[in-house]
Amino acid sequence: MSETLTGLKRSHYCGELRAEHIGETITVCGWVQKQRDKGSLIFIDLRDRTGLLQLTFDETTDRAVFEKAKSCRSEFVLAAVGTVRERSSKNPDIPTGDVEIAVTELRILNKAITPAFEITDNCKTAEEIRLKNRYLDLRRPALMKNILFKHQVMQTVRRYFSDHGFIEVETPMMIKSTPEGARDYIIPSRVHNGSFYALPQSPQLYKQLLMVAGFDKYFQLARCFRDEDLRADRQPEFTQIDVEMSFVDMEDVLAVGEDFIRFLMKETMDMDIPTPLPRLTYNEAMARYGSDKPDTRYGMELTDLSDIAAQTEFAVFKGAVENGGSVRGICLKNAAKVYTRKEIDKLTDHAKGIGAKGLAWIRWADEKPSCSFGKFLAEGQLEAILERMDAAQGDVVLIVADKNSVTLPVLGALRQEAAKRLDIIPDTFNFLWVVEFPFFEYNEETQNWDAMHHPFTAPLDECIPYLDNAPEKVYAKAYDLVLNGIELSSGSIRITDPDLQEKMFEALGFTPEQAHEKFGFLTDAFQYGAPPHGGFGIGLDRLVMLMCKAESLRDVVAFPKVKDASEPMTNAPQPVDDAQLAELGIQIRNA
RNA sequence: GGCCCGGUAGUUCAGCUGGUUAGAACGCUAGCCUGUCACGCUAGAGGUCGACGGUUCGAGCCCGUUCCGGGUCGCCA
Repeated sequence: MSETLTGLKRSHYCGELRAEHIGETITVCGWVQKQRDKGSLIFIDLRDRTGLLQLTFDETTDRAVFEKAKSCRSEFVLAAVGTVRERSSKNPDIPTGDVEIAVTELRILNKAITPAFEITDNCKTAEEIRLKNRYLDLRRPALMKNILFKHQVMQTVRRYFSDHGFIEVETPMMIKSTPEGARDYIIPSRVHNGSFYALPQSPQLYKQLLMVAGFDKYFQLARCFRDEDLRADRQPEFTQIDVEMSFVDMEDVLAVGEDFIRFLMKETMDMDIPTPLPRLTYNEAMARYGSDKPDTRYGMELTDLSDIAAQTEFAVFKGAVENGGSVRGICLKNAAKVYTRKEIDKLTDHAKGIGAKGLAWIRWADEKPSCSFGKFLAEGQLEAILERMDAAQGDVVLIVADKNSVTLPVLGALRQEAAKRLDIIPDTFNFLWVVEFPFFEYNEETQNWDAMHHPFTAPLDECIPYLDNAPEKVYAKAYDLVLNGIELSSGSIRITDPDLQEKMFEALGFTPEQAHEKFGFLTDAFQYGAPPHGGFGIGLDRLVMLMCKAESLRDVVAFPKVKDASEPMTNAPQPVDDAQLAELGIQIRNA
């Protein structure tokens, strides 16, 4: 039978008691971490969100309290009243290790059955089992700490933007579906059978309308939803630090973004991030790192070998260059020991898995380098390549020859893979902006130019003349914030000129009717005086994940979804009653 | 959807070339113990080896199918 708390009131959290409290009578509440029964002396480690505290029970003081303590098991919920006293043998491993509580009154507020896994940080239990019992998993100090830290980040976000004149406005969760980009989650309408709301992929259009309305500076910790497959760094619902501001150009927005990052890192981690943040153009990022979200914590940059390769008799190299592609390589310093022939073969498979036709390599382990394409090389060509790659004995050089849309990303992926494997990535926070994104992206399937960003992103002023006839020459006023190889944020200056917007829709292959059907509410609004505006949305969960050095978003989201987008604790999603479906006018087609 | 890896006690794992009654650690239960804090000691309970089918005298182990989980690619304006 559970006891009540009546008459008791918590005076302290477990983790806050120190030597200075010695002599005080206090009341603490929490869960039993561990009960150690020594016969006529019992210790209980009591845990709450702040930490552990040792309770002691002595048979000679109060028999009834002692018997109660004897019956305590892991995860029982207790309230204990007692005196803080110095420990005779201290525990330097925990912050409260100098003191203990001599308990005079104990209440078992609730019992607990044995959990499927122990509530400790070094528990190796499969994540699936922990997620099914997430309320227990969250009791683990490491996870608890992440969620508490995220709270701190969220409060700092609110403080920063509010103090800088930004207004937090909630935008709707039930909106019109605009199925470009990611897939929408849709919600059926009961009142309008056959019609659907969508959950927002971002508050993009609403925040632009807030600019038209004159709010001038807006922010929101916005919940966003995307019905796409999950990854360790991708959840179907996530939170964005969403920001938009009026009467600004790109430099103004970047200045706010980086000042916010500087402030946040200082406040929450006491870390100094120098501003302005480094910038790379998209083309530079691709050429040097093979990625539009480069991890700049280490070197191993891509090197162009096209000119040398074109002179060899190696058909793969010559062909790639002749067809407008390139031959590029990365040099893995001191990697010859780790990357044996067998390991390089594995890398080759990996490269093939992500689109390369193969991988050429030079492994310089012994005095003479061994080269996968040596027989095609004339006198001096191997040396020329090694020199260009800045390779020395002990290194491994990986080379990909193909069109640039293969060469660059494949080497970028191999670079990241090898850096992890060789363990050369330092433990720092490298924030940077990637700017000057191409406006359009050629879609080989549809043979069309697609917008790389959303269709409201403004082109660079000097590129406007190319909109009609040279889409490949158009660059956007778009910018991504990148941290350690992960895209944290993307943002842009928006189009506010109705003529230009019309041109954009046209360039993207929308008829005026289609454009009006989909985005009319926005273009209509823009006819009533839209201020120039732009903004960004920073992925809060990803940012916190990196700040906590967590490996997965699941470690910073209280109740995350798993790979198949289900939620293991509640088993959502689930079928609903026929009656519910009937009301919504929905029939389920059986497969 | 493609590819890769995995599934044995509550948990984490071992299980040899296919061969007697499937083991260990932690956890759990009971008893003992006045300074433990990864407490210690003694005893005990606990298994549809993911499922189905096949090969075999014999399957945790081999084969096929399938289910579940993780990673990755596609996808994610």
